[in-house]
Amino acid sequence: MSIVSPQNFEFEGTTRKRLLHATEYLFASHGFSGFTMRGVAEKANTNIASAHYHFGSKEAMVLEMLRKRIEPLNALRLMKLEEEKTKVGNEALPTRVVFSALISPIGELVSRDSESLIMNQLVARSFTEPVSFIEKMQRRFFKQLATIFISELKNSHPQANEEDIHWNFHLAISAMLGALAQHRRLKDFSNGICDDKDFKGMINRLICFTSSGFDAGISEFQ
Amino acid sequence: MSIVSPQNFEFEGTTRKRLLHATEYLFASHGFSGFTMRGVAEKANTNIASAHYHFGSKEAMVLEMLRKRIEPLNALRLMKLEEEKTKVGNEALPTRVVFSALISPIGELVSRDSESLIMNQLVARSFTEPVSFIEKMQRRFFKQLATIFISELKNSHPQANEEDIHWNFHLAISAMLGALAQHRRLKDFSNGICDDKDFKGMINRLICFTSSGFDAGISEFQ
DNA sequence: GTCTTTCTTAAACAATTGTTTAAATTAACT
DNA sequence: AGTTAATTTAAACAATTGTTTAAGAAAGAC
Repeated sequence: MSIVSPQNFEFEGTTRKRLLHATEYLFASHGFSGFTMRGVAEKANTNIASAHYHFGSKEAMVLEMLRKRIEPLNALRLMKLEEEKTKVGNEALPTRVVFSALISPIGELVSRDSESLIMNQLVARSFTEPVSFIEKMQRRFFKQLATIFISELKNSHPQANEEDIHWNFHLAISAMLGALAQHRRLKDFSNGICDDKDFKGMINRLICFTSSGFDAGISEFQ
Repeated sequence: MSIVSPQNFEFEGTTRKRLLHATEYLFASHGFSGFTMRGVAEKANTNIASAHYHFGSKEAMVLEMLRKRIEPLNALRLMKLEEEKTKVGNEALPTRVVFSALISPIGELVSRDSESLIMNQLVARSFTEPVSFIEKMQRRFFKQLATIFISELKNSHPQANEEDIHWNFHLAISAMLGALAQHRRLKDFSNGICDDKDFKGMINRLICFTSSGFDAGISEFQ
């Protein structure tokens, strides 16, 4: 169960679902301009024209696929955050709890549906895509979420200046996305010592790494 | 001076240099399959065929461009590390010093030659490229460097287990590359409060963030 | 049954891709 | 000067790209 494994099996379900499924895998491993409509159609066991029939264009197909994956993840993140906030009442949340609400839902969705493994590489990759509409779309999808989490971090660090908060949040997000997108490097550089398939471990380590790095960056520049 | 700004000016020097220069900008902002030989030729103010005359293929041209940028950076990193090691003699290096040797050369090359700004986004992007030869090439370029730095971190943390070292080194690299590649997000999410052009600041924050995150990850799992 | 809508398919479209050819130009050297 | 090598260029190459067309099949409604 690698995060992105070569898919030799056939996708199931309606043509539309098979197309979205195939889009997911190909986009995640090749990027927007690195995969072709013909490749998607072949993997989904259907025709090129049917992809255009169902989605209109390559762009629209990718956007729809991203939307379906990202929306539930962000909803879970916000739910987690609200849960933690009601737990502590008026108190501020510890940094670690905020980042846990942001990161742990990734692992939870994966244990519910192992196919969402691919999503992480997918989201991470789309953050490095240059295609302008994807950038815009990501701002639409993530900016609101980021604003909420950043304001929560401001609550947790009332004495910190805003610039530090934003900078270190940025570094934390970079670590998260980078770790998800480049998991293969772990195996390569560790000569097989580390198991890049250990998803739970990665999530826990990420939460520890980002919250500690964040706090250090805040206190250091005060 | 944005890390990747749209290039309206003309490149200078020999045709070969102009081509490499143009390749740099286009690869950094569009990725391997996202830019075209015609686009490179136009930006370099020459013909498509001359690009093939000088380099043979698109692949070879990108590889040559990467090599020219990465080799001096890695040399500077190793020099810095050796400097610090001779300073302390037989003592182990603090985590922060190790990461400083890894990260600060990026900033130093930029202040020497502002054009190497682009390189960071370039290296970061090539880490998410799926093209197989690029993956191989990066292993060739970075694996040796990584091994050296990892063994230095082992010296600094003799009681830590190897798995933790590798995992947290991986997360640190992810943060570094992600921050370099996705600097635009900082400006977007901070509503312009943070200056993504503040390169020195980014380097310093990165060193602090990664070394703190690394140490936390090591001690936590002991 | 017939009609209508939904879906699938093969074929073609125009545009673009990396690459090659062969002729023209420039530079270097004797 | 003349000869050779190095470089540039326009044009064409075959392959591939996203997209469209138009005909056909499948399914459901009446």
